[in-house]
Amino acid sequence: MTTTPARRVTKQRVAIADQLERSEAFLSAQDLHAALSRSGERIGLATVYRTLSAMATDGELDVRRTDDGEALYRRCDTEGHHHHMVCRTCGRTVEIGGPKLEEWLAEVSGRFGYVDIDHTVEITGTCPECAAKA
Amino acid sequence: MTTTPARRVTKQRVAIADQLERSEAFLSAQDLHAALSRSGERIGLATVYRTLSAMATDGELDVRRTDDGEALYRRCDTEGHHHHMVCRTCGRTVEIGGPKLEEWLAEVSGRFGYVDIDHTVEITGTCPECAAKA
DNA sequence: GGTTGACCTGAGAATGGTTGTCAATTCAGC
DNA sequence: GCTGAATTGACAACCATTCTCAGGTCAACC
Ligand SMILES: [Mn+2]
Ligand SMILES: [Mn+2]
Ligand SMILES: [Zn+2]
Ligand SMILES: [Zn+2]
Repeated sequence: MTTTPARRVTKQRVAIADQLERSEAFLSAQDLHAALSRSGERIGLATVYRTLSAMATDGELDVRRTDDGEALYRRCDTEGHHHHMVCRTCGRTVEIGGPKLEEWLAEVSGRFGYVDIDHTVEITGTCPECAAKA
Repeated sequence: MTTTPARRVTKQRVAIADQLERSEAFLSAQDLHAALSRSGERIGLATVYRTLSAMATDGELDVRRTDDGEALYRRCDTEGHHHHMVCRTCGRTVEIGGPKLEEWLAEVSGRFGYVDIDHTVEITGTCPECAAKA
C-alpha cells in the first residue's frame, strides 16, 4: 500500500499541459521551456523537467529519445499498448497498434525461448503533407 | 568520390575489438573502459568513445540506447537489416529478422500515406537460461 | 632500418541535457 | 483565514559524451 502523494493543480502545470495539448509533435523539455518563455510564462526549467517526467509516468505523455539521447514528449491520445509513426520533417505522429505485430513477437520470442517480453517500435517516415511539398 | 581516410591498426583498437569480441552483451563506453583498465590495458576514455563510434559507423557494431540515454555497443554478427532480442538480465542477444514484420510495416505506413519509412524494433525479455534460474 | 607525415592517442577542459538542493512560495483541506 | 505538505526556481552538481591540441605511432617508401 504505497501512499499516493497528493497532486496539485498549479499555474505552471496547467501552462505546460496546455502547451503540450496544442502541439502535434514531440517536444523536448528545452523546447517547451523556450516556447513558454516566448509566450510570457516564466517557469523554471527544473519544473518543466519534473512535470514532464511525472506526466510520462502517469501515462499522459509518450516519451521518445533522439539519436543523441535527448528526451522528447508528446501527449498520448491512445489508451493501452500502441506505437508511433513520426514524420521526420514536421513531427506529425500517428498512433499505431495491431495484432499482426504482436503475433510476430510471440512467434519470434517463442522460437528462442525468451519469456516476459517487452518491446518498443519506432517508425519514422515522411507524412503525406510533407511528401507533397518535396 | 570521398577519399576514404586510411585506417590504422593500433594497440588500442585491437584491445577494444577483442573485448567486444568476447562479450555477448551490450556494453557502454564506460563499461568497456573499466573492463580494459581492470585487465591492465591503459586506454584513454576518449579513444574508447572514438573507436566505438567509428566501428558503429562501419557497421561492425550495433548501438542501443538505455532508457536514460546511455549508448550501448555490441559486435554485430549479421549482415543487413535486422533487429535484436535482448535478455534484460544477462544481456544475451539474439539477432532477428523476418518478412512478417516488414509486411506489417508496409501495410501500416501505406494506410496513413507515410513514405520513406525507417524503423527500429527493440525486444527485451528473459532468456531461457535466466528464466530457468529464477 | 631510417625518414616522414598523416593518423592516432590521451589528459583535461568544455558541452549540454538532466537531476539534486533547499529556502521561499503556493495550493487545498480544515 | 490558517496551516502544512506539495511545489517552485535559481543554481549547483552530475555525468555521458565531445573537443582540443601537444606529443606519440603506424605504414608507406625509400
Ligand atoms: Mn501514444
Ligand atoms: Mn546485430
Ligand atoms: Zn510531416
Ligand atoms: Zn539472460
